[in-house]
Amino acid sequence: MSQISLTFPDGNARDYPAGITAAEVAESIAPSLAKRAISASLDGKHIDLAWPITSSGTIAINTMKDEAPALELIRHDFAHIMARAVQKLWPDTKVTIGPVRDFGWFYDFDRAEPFTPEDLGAIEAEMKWIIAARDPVRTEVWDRDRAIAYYEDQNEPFKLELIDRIPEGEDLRMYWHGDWQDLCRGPHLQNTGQLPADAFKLTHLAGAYWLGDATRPMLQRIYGVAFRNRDDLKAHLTMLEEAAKRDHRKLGREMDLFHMQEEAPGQIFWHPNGWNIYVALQDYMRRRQRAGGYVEVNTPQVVSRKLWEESGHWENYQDHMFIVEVDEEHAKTKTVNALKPMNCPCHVQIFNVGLKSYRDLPLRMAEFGSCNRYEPSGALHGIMRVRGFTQDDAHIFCTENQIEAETKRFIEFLSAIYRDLGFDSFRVKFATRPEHRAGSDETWDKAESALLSATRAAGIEPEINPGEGAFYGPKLEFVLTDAIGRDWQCGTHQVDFVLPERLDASYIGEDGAKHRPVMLHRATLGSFERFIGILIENFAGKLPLWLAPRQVVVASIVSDADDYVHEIVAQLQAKGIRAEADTRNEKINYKVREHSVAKVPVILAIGMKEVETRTVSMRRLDNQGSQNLSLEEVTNQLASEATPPDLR
RNA sequence: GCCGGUUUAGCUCAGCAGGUAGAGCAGCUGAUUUGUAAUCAGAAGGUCGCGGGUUCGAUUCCUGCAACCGGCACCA
Repeated sequence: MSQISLTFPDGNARDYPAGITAAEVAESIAPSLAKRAISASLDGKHIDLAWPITSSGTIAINTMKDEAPALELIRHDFAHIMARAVQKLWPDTKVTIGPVRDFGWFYDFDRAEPFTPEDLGAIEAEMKWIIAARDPVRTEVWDRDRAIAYYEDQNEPFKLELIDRIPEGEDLRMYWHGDWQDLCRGPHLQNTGQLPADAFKLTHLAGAYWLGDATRPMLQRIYGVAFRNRDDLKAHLTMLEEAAKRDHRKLGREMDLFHMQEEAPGQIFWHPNGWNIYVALQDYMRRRQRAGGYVEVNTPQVVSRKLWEESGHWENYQDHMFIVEVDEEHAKTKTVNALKPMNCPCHVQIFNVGLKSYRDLPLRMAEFGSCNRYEPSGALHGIMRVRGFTQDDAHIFCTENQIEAETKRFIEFLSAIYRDLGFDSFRVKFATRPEHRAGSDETWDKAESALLSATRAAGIEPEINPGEGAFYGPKLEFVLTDAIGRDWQCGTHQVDFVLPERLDASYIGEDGAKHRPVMLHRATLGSFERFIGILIENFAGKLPLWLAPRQVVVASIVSDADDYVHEIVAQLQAKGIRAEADTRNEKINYKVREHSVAKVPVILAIGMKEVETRTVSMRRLDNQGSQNLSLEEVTNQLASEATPPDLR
């Protein structure tokens, strides 16, 4: 048998016969290591201790101390033993797939009877028995026919379909946890007793389409989380509890920002407090856009179906548009309109009025555009995914060779704004051509390569999001996460060669001939609604002073201080600060607590001492203790702090 | 839209197996003038999400719908 050479993390290399397993390699180093070994990394690839190694490379033996491989194995083995437990309890259940994910795993099952939340306890108990049994894990490579025959015999149709999707010639690897078997890439641990019985929890049930395809059957998914030890699990559960306190829906109620109700699902009733945030943010964006070379426009809400047919949106999104039909008494035909679901076709209408010259380009046309989309009921989520929203939208009409500079310019524009709003880092995804699209392949080639190279020119290497582009062009997605780690697309930047063609936009070039402009669709915040939701969660409601809905409460300690309280409020308001008086007949402790719970950043407590010395006692949110300052000082300090970042 | 769950006072939640509902906080009234995260007392507050059915009787059981929550699918 031929020899291979394996290099260890310390740089030493040793020769072994080809086909040796990682377990044997560990044994050759030290029996104690072999005992603790759980898997190995071969040239960076995570491999099972039981797999034969056939070629030279660098190898590291993993133990439970190596967090990443340990967690991957633990979670993956948990997925298997959960499936085993489920089939033990309900033998008619069909298994499908069960990948590792986030802090745990999920496994999708097909079963006529739905699982109930109570079932989770029974499954957990069964899993603990499997762990206690310390059943060995073993693995074999099977040929396709044998695997197919096996699953036909077991009546596991989903596994058969999976095999069908594995390319010919690729190994089919089988794993057994005790006598329970699954088709699986591996790697895995060596026995079920290695799993920490006190460090896992089945968290929730959900429906999920087979293969993520809405035309395929809906399966039942069970999610679990697992860690290396009980403390890590507890820390994770505590983290989730803390995150739930930052939920914008909860804070929206507690801070009296907005509400939603059954009569207008997916639409927001902004209360005075919430609207303060909205307006502060919009004022800021308006100034930023002016400084950034945009012109602002405004376009109609109710627009004839004709325009949406021309743009292609009718064909693609009709079912998701609010249709407005008007029966005019004397009209022969009923007119069909749609509430504007997006602004681009309207902006092209403005562009198309009069002749445009190459000298007008790039023309950056911005609108705080109110849009309405009939989103599927299941998609709605607080103020993050709604049916009525306002985009900070703009379309840049430019030439092909301006794409790169404009893209770079926008990325810088967005980065500066995100930094001001507390997001120093964010994810950027590059979404490529979808299956269902407008425009030729050549156009798409051009648009994708222009956008990608411009992004790289701005110093960003985006994650690729294949097939997720808009129907008219590829897009960059700027993604932020909410309190519990869900991703939300906020900013976007899209290259579009299709709409200018469809809506016949043109400009006169240097050569005196008509040319098609390119359209760049871009939004910085995305929508005010979603972005405010993200802001609330990221700051846990404690927004920076310039965005805080209620900035200062001036609270009296005794009613003899009321006059001075009102004087302070007036002086702060004169400086543009959102200040209010609290002269209710309550103890100062009560007032401090109430306004702290409401996340008011600054409380000024006023008693007779302050009245006599013309000072104020300033208390910051989450800061016990207070500071005694002159009225002048406090006014100036707060006024400067409440100045939006772009005006400082 | 799909799967599962939930819906009781302004908010957070009780309400065992069908006999027209309770608490805390908030709000209201009164007392209290108070020094940095809840002062005391009193009165009041609900067509139990909406519609249909079963029943002598439904908040409770069945059913349809709606909204919301967790996922999936969707996201111009």
